Amino acid sequence: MRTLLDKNSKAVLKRIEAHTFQDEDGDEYEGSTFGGFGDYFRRKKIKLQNLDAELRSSAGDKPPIFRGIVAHVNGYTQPSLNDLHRLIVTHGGGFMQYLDGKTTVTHIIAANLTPKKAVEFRRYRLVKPAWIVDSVNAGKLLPWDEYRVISEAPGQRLLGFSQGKMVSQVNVDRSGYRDQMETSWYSTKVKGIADDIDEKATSGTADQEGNFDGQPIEAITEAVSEDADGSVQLSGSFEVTSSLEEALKQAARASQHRGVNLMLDIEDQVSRPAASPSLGGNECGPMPLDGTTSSKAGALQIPQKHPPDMGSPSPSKKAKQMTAEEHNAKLLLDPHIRKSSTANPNFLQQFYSESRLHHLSTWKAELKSRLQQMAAEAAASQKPAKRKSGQRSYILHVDFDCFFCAVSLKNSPDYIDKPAVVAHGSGTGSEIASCNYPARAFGVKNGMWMKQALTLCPTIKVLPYDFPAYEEASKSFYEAILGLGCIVQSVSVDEALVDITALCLPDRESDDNDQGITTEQEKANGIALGLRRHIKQTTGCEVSIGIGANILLAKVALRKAKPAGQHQITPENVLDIVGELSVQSLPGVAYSIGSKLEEIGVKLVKDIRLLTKERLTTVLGPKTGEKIWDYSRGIDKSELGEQAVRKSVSAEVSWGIRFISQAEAEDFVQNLCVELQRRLMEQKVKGKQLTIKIMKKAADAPLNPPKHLGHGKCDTYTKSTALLLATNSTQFVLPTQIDPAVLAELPHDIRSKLMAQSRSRSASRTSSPGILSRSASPTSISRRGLTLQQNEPLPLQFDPEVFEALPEDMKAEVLASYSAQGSGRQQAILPQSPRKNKTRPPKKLTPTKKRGRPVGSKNKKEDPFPTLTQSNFVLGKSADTSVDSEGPELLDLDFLAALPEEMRLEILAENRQKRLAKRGGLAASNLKKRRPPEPAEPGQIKLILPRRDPRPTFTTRGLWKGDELRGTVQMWHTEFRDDGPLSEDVQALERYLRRVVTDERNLSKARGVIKWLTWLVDEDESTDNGQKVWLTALETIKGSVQVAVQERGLGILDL
DNA sequence: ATCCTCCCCTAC
DNA sequence: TAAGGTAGGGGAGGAT
Ligand SMILES: Nc1ccn([C@H]2C[C@H](O)[C@@H](COP(=O)(O)OP(=O)(O)OP(=O)(O)O)O2)c(=O)n1
Ligand SMILES: [Mg+2]
Repeated sequence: MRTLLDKNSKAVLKRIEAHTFQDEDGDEYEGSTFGGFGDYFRRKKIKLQNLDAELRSSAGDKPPIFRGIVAHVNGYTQPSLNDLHRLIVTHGGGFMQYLDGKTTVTHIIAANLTPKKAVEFRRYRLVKPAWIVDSVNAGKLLPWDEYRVISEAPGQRLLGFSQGKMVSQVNVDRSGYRDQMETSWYSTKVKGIADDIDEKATSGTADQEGNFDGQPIEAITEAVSEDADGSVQLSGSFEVTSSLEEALKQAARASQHRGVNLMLDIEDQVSRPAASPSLGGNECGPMPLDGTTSSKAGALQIPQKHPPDMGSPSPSKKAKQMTAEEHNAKLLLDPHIRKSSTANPNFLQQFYSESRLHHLSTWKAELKSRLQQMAAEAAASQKPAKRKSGQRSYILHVDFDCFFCAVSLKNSPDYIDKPAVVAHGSGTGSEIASCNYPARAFGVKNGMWMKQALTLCPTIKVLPYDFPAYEEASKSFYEAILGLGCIVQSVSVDEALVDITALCLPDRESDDNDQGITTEQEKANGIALGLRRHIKQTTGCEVSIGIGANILLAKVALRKAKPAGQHQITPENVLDIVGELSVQSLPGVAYSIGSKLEEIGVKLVKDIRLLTKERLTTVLGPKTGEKIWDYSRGIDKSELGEQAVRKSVSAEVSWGIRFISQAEAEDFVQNLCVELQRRLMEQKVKGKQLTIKIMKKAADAPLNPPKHLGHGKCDTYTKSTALLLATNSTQFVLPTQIDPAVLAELPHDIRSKLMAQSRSRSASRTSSPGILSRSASPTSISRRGLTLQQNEPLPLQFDPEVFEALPEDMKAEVLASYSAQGSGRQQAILPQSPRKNKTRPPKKLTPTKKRGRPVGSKNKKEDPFPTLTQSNFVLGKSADTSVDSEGPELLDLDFLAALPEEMRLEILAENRQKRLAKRGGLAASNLKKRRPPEPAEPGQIKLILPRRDPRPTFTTRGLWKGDELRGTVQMWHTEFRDDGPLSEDVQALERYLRRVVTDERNLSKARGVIKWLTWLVDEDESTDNGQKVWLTALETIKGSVQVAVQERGLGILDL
């Protein structure tokens, strides 16, 4: 999941569906082959030529037989994707590389389809590649019907499971590395400084050079697939965005999920230190940022052994093939596996404590944050910026040689001269984080899987990780570098860029220009040598340094400097040195871009110089093309220094995901949400957009992936929603804690989901201290929470404007959900969710725990997903809300919508069951409200239903397109139906409507909103108390609007 | 043109 | 056994 911090944009949600898949086959890792196939790779190539217009124009005389047709190719085909693309485009057709759900694709070309795909594509005309070829040969468009792809019955899906929950025991052993690092330098430092303000950002980096098996890294996907026997399998991981809960649930359902990722875009509010202009201060004020948070969960597969819950359709059977649940269940019989997978309640924490990539990302973010803060402080005190014009620059790129390996070797000096690698294990799927030079001599590389490394070098020595030691070495490294007093940019824990230009200036004017330059270069070399010696002395490890006039050249020089050396690229050598490099050795150029260049005849960097910049931009895009053109000439326009504020915060896990029950999946998601929330709070940012990604085992992927507890080949689904904002920050506090404002939203969503699911689950813990709890066991949601914290609430406000900004579809969807709710069909809902909990670390907080519910609880709801209905992909959109409070719920809908149909159905079915069981029936619902109970959990709420009902809709009148606005208002009302609205929310609406009247000058809209709310309040007969407060609020609002209308000299509005 | 969303891609 | 995270640049293509 990832959250983006948005700036102010409007939030929009959009949908989703996107599924791409990646394949991982094998253990090959670097496999040269990327499987060679993969849709993904094939498409990549096409992109190369991507210029449909160009192709078309060069096609000249070819008959436009495909005019009006827009095709998309799925799977491997003969002719290839590339060739089909060319044939179609040159003959007048349109081509879509990806199905985005909104573009109109008239035909999908595929040689065959998996049942799952058949379902996905059921709404399209599915044709075989021969249709294209034959039509071209015939010179005319042949009837597609004769080339129809017969799909195997898609049909059935089975559902999965029940919610049997397996309870696992926890053994918490927290011997996590992070726990030991409480006093880490970074942490301490950060704390000390700006006190809390800071923002720490985390960013991660991991190099996977390898990609998993050669595949692109994203392995996380989730997809739903059906087994041949009709059972649905979900595997992969999934991400959830907005409606986390739903997502979670879904995820859980899918026993085949292998990864979950939640991302939240942060809103702008974070407090930022001084760095940027904006809010200065150190406080924690809110800043804008956006971040994203995400979490991923892995998938699991297990077949289910028994039928799931009651009732429902019986599960299945199917003998021969095990369902993913069954498979997972069997796999988890092994206590060791159980301990390292999602079956372990302490999994998240354990995983993160051992994940090198996570540490790398975290360290980088912390460094970035610190350096930014330092830069800001420096800027405040001194401002000079003297930049002499003709001065050459001297940039150092300092980097430890085989960092992890060198540090770990300090504990095993006997292997210094022998091939050694750092990895968690010696099994075939263990990844090599770092290898020493003796190992590299055999061809072993960082990121490679053990299986391949062992074939290259059977005698390799596997060393354990020593994260605290890496952090220590990094600390000494940065202290040495910062000691130079120059601008420093961190690249990683073991790598930094330093602009030593100022230190290279001649002591005084030199008469002889050439001599002066020589002196500068020598000074640079001297500085580098001193730095290397110093670092070697304090850390015991070697660093190499590249020196160049810009970042690109410093990096290129670094390569020549390694190991244990230094190298300076002087102006006269630039072209020769750079020219002989392979294009892939340029920063930012790897498999994809490298392949595109290779297709146009470029192997070496100097070959690039033979191409025009236009040619490059055509093939690679405007930015990339120009950058590569510059690079080939040793030019790099990027400046060292500027540190950007983080834009997103995310959390994801795509390893160890093996769910065997819905409960486990839900727990996992909840934990991931909590983790994300914790990170947001830590950063003091809020998210504006939440993205969830789920990875599901690909239909054709084996139950057992090549890597131990890995995700294997997956399909991924992502969904994102714009969050609204918050409310202000004060607001109600929910019972427990609150979140600071910022996070409120995000967390909120997350919480909601969490809540929904969780209910009370155990609470095992949370991970970090700050976290919190899930307290929420209850589910209630609270939206915003707020505040507690500091006081400062972050200002969030919700902006009604955001709403408006939403896409129509989102709005409509939101409304629909509301309507559904109201109408009664649905079920609805839910619940309350939860709240927020949160707390901040420092203080208070605690998690809440339950109870309290306070008043505030909100509920979430669920959503009906109107869309669910049938298949399709969905397009869900999201809704937003203005008010915020409701926001979360909407999200859920979206989330569901984004999921594969099968998943959705499955989820819905499951929810239905649960609900029945718990409450007696959802069916009961009905009517308006329902409240959720608090104590209970909310269950989800999903409703099945669809339809939007007819409620009075303003929209029909076309007065405002603000469906979303209505949805928001409805949500707001629903949330506070029984307790009455909070005054701040009422005031917010008043302010908004006033603006609508005075600034936007849209009286119809203002009137529409009021009428809608009036209708909602009048309609609600279930609560006396709340209704009174609502009626009072209505009058207040009307009064405000009338005042505004009068100010415009328009008299009195008929309300 | 310009903006926006939804990815892809890259790096460590 | 193994711990496949994460943030930011940017391209494609649709909306405006
Ligand atoms: N796929 C990767 C790449 C890197 N790293 C970690 C381990 C490395 O030690 C550290 C630094 O990465 P470098 O690319 O700098 O590689 P090394 O420092 O190991 O080697 P060198 O810099 O000498 O090439 O990041 C990792 O875990 N997985
Ligand atoms: Mg290094």
